[in-house]
Amino acid sequence: MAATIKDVARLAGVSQSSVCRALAAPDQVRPATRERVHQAAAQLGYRPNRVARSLSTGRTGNIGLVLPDIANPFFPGVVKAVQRRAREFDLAVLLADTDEDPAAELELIRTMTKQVDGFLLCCPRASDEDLRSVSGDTPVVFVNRRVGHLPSVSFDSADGIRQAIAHLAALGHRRVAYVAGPRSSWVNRERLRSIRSVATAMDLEVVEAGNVIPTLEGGIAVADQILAASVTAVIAFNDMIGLGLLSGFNARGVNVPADISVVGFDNIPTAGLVNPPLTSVDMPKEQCGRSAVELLVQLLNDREGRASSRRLLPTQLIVRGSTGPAART
Amino acid sequence: MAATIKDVARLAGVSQSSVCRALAAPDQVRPATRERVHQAAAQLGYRPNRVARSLSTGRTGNIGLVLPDIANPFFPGVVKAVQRRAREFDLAVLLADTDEDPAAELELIRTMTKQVDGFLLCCPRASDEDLRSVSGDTPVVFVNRRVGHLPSVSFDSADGIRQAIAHLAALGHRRVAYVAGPRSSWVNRERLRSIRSVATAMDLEVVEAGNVIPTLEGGIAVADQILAASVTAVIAFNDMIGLGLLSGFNARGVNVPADISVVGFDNIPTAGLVNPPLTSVDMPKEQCGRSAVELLVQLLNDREGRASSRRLLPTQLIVRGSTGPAART
DNA sequence: AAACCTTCTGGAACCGATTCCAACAGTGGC
DNA sequence: GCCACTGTTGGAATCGGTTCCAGAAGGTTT
Repeated sequence: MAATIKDVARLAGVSQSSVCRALAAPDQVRPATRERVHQAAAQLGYRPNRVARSLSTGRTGNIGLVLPDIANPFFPGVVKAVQRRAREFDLAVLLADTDEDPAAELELIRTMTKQVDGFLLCCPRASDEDLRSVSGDTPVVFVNRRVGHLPSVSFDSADGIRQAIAHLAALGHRRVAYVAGPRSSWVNRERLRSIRSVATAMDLEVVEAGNVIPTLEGGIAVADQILAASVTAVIAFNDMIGLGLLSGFNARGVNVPADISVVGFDNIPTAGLVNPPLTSVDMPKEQCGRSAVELLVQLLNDREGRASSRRLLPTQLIVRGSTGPAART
Repeated sequence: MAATIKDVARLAGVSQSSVCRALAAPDQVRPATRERVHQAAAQLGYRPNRVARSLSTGRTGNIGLVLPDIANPFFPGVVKAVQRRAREFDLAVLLADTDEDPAAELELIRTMTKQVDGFLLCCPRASDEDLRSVSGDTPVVFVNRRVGHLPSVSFDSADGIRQAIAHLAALGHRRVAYVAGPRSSWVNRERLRSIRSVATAMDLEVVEAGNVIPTLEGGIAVADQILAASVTAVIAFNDMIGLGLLSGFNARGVNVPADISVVGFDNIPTAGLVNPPLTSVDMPKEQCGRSAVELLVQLLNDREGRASSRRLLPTQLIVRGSTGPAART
């Protein structure tokens, strides 16, 4: 059996309360006592029971990280950063993968609520109202999504789109396709809005291709439709779709970028490895994870201050081999 | 404030104990009482506090998943499966990423011990003794590693190597390089041992190239050394190194597979996307995650039975474009 | 020397569930 | 009509910490 606070108290010849104070609030206890307690604790290898502590303090020391699909290569970078930063605040990370199912998102959140001090929620599918209600119960930082003025960390994808379109325009492209992601995805709606307004502003014609599941297969499946649209470039909702397009084009003997240029979003690690390497809008994933934890910790320490706690991270177009001068039509 | 068991008891006009029983052991309570309790609970939206439950039962309902690097594309598939299967057993997953640091592995485990009922440990770097000691304290299933006869889920990489080498031999390769991974990695030692014995058995000459960090950069860096070794094929410790080799060869104008064949391990999603696609030994990652959870649950329910609880998962060579007939030398 | 203050300490309540034990009612057997 | 038994219930202890409160010990001020 592991040593409890009682064992330490007995060995040190003091009361439980003193042990507790010696460890938690060292300046409230006489140095001599403190020393005895520390020695006893060390001797027994005492580690406070976090569960018991949680029960009395109401704090669990856990944060919940909810995301739609850890197998999506966008997330591991975020998760890693969250994990590392959380550890620095002595917080453990409870992971929940919702399999892109909005009902599962809510259910998992409800289940975990009592076990965590706060949430980092990356729930692209859940409705705003549902998310608001969660945020009312528990401290929440939204990741890669904005919900009203609630705390969030998101990416400036409008600017990323601006960079991408400016890049294509500079290469002489006048008519561009956009492959939309899942209709229910917040990011998809956001990107769609941006792309329309930027395209108008830059006087570029945009053809929207149907909503596609954001996987390789989705990209492959939509390749024909893009080719039929007689565009010289295509912007994909994310890199997985972009890679699928590359693969689909390749299978049909269409040359990238000579015949058509491709731009993706997220800049996942694989983007730079394929041939031609995929031009993509980079999202600073590590910074996202770090910032999200920091915001949440701030929220945990101070229940107010929510107003100002939104962070918009910069995006950056990474130009690679999949984009080139517009093909003559 | 959230409703507690007392609130439910008051509303239903029964004692706490009855509420508890009505919810946990319905057959020990009269149907009428049970009904009243259920109604009261529903009316208040009562959810038992898991922390409090943990304190009295000694069970947390959490399992700890420790792994070296979630950004390694091998892991997301495993994590996802773990997560899903754990949820089916009503277990939450605490994730810890150790950043490939053996000291961190141990420290994180110690920290989490009180918060979890058991561990899934993917600790390639920690020593056998340390892991044994952890296993003495808490139920543990080792993932992608075997430690004595302790419960584990691992891959039959010896057979994978056999398949890879047979494939190369059939293509006429006689002299093959092996790029080793981190010296301290258990999997690396395992693969090295297998490759030596298989090579001897099949009368193939194997040149071992230095230990390399298992990343793209590691693979790129070792490309020159491989070219200097005058081999017709190279087997990489894992796909990241394999992809690095492809990239390095490509940069030097070496043609794959005409000039040299490349085989990787893990069959990460990217392997099939590059050009040429990478031949790789597939590890069934989802099955690994599922089996690991099942083994752990079994272990939690029955403290004995450890002896027989080791699972060896089959591997399978996926032949793609990066391997071809041996170049004439 | 008395009054007062500060610093330190121990006892006990508390967090919210689970579970052991005793008490009780109702049933059936004799 | 009494006893034993089963089925149901409430009271209270328990898990292992944290924290409030009261009191002891020691020092300072008048």
